[in-house]
Amino acid sequence: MKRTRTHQAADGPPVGPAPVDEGATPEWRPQWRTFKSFQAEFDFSLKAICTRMLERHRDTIRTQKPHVAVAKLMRIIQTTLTLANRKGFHSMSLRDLATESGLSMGALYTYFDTKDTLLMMILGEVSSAVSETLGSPPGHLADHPAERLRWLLETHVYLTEAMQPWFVFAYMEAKAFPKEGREKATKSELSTEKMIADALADGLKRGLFSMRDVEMTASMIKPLLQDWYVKRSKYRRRGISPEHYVQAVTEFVEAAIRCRPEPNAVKHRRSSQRREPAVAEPS
Amino acid sequence: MKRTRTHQAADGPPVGPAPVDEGATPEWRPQWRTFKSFQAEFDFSLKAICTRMLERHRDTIRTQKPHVAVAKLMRIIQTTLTLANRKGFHSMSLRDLATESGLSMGALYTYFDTKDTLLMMILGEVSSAVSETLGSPPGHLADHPAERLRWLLETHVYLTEAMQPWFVFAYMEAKAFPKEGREKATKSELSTEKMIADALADGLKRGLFSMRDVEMTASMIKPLLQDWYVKRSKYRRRGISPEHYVQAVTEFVEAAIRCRPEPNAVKHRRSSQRREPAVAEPS
DNA sequence: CCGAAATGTGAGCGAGCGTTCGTTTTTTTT
DNA sequence: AAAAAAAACGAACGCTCGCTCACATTTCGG
Repeated sequence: MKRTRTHQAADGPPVGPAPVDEGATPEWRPQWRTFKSFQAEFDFSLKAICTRMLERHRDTIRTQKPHVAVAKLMRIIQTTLTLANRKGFHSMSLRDLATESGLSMGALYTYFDTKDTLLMMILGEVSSAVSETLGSPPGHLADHPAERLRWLLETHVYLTEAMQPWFVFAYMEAKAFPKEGREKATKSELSTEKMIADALADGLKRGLFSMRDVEMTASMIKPLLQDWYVKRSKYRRRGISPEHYVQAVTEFVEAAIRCRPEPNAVKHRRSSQRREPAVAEPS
Repeated sequence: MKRTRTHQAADGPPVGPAPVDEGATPEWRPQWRTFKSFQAEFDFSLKAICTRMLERHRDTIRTQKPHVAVAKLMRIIQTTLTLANRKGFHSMSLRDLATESGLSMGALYTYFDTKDTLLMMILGEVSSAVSETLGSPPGHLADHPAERLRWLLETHVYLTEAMQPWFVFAYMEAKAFPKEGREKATKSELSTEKMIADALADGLKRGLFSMRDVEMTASMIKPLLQDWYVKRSKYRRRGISPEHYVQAVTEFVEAAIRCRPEPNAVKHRRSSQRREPAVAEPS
C-alpha cells in the first residue's frame, strides 16, 4: 500500500562481477549490488554458520559425527536466538531451551559446558562474520572513497540482514558479556566506525566530501546502520527491502557530506534522477 | 586534546526567552539553547523525579512521611539504574539492590509490591518526561518547520542528557516489559518519529526541504537521537558536549534534507560560517 | 518520657535456576 | 545378532531468586 518501489535493480538478475554495459559508457561498473548477490558471495545460512561453529569448537563439543552435531547445533542456536531475542538471554532458562529445541538437558551439555559458553559461541560467529565481510574491501575501491563508503554501507546492511537475529543478540546482550566478550564487541564496533571514518577522511582530502568533523560524522553513520537490524520489525512492517534501505541511507549520507561524483572514476547509476524535489508522503 | 570548541553560546549565560538583539536584525531570536537553559526550564533532578514518582504512587507506597519516602526512593532508584544498566534488570537481584542501597529486603517492599512494579514505575517517569517536554512545542514554531525540527532535535538531546540512565534503562529493558509497558514504549517511540515526520512534511510542502521519502527520513533521524544516550560513554570519552552533539546532528540532518533558510522567518546564527570545507582530522 | 503509630529488619519459604551423572536408548561394528 | 561405542536422557543437587511476616526499632504528639 505504501511501497514506492523506486529501487532499480531489484527483482532483476543478481548483478555479478562485471557484465559490461547495459548503460552507455564503457567504464560502467555495477556498483549497486542486491542482497541476492551478497548471498551468492557469502553463505550465512544457519547451516553454514553452525558448520563453522562446530569446526571452531571440536574440542569442547563432545558429539563425534559432524552431521549429527551440526543438525543439533542448528536446533540449539535457532531456538536460543528466538528465545533470547524475545525475553533476553538471562531470562531464557536452559529448560526452556531444551523443551523448545526438543533436546534434553543433558544433550545440551554435549555442545557447551556452560550457559556463558553458548553465549560466547554465538558472539564469536558474529564477530568473525564481520571481519570476513567488512575486513577486506575489494582492492579496486582503494582509490575511490565514495565508492568505498557505499560499499561499506551496502555490505553492512546486507550482512546484518543475513544474520539479523545474531546481530540483535550481540547488540542486546553485549553488556552482559563476561568482559572478554564485551571488549571484543566494543573493539569490533569501533573498527567499523574506523573504516567509515577512513573513507570519509580520504574523500575529504580529495575534495569529494565536505564535513566539519570526520570522526563525528562517522559516529553518526554507525547508528543508521545499526537501526536496520535493531528495528528490523519496523522496516518489515513498512515493507522496506534491504536494497531500499541501503539506497535511503546512502542518499541521506551522501547528501549530508555533499558527496560529489569523482571526476574520472567509475560512474554510478541514478545520477540522472538525483536531485528532483520529491513528493511528500504525509503521515 | 581533541576538542574543537566551535559551539558558540556555551559557557555564556543561559539564553532565556528573548533578550532582543546582539546581532543586527530586529527579529533575531535565540534559537540555539544550551543544556543549562533546558535545565532551568525543566527539573529532571533525581529528587524532582522521585517526588513526582511518590505523588503518582501514593496508594502503593506504604511510607507516610513524604520526605522520608522521597529520600528512600532516591536511593532505590539511583541504585536500580546503576545496577540494571550494568548487568541488566533481570540479573540484578533484590538482594543486590537492598545491599547497595542500604535498605533491607522488607523496606524495599514498602515502595513496590513486585519487582516488575519497580520497572514500570521507572518506565512511567521516562514516558511522562517525554510527553511533558516534547509534547508541546512552543506555539511560535508552528509555522516554521525548520526551526521546529531544530527544536525537536535539541530538546530530545537535552532531555535524554538530563535523564540519561533512565533512557538507557527504558531502551535496554524495553523487550522485557510486561506487554502493557512494551506497547507504551513503542507508542512513545513512534510518536517522536511522527513529530519529526510532521516537521519534515511541513517543510517539504513549503519548499524548504528536499527529500525523497519523509517517513524514511524521519526514521533515520531517530537513531541519531538515540545514539546520544545509548552510546553516551563514547561521546564522553571524546569530550563531546550536549551542545556540540546537537550542532553536529542538526548540521548533518539539515545538509541531508538540503534545508534552506526560510525567506522571511527568524534568522539563525551560524549562517555565515556554514559552508566552509572544513579540515580533516585524521584517525 | 510514655505509648501508640510508623518504619525497618532479615531469616525463612517455595519455586526455579544452572549443572551433573548414573542410566537407558540408539547406532555402529563385528 | 551380539557386543561395543556413542548419544540422549532427566531426576536430583546445591544454590539463588522474589517475596513474606513476626518481631525489633524509631518517631513523635501529648
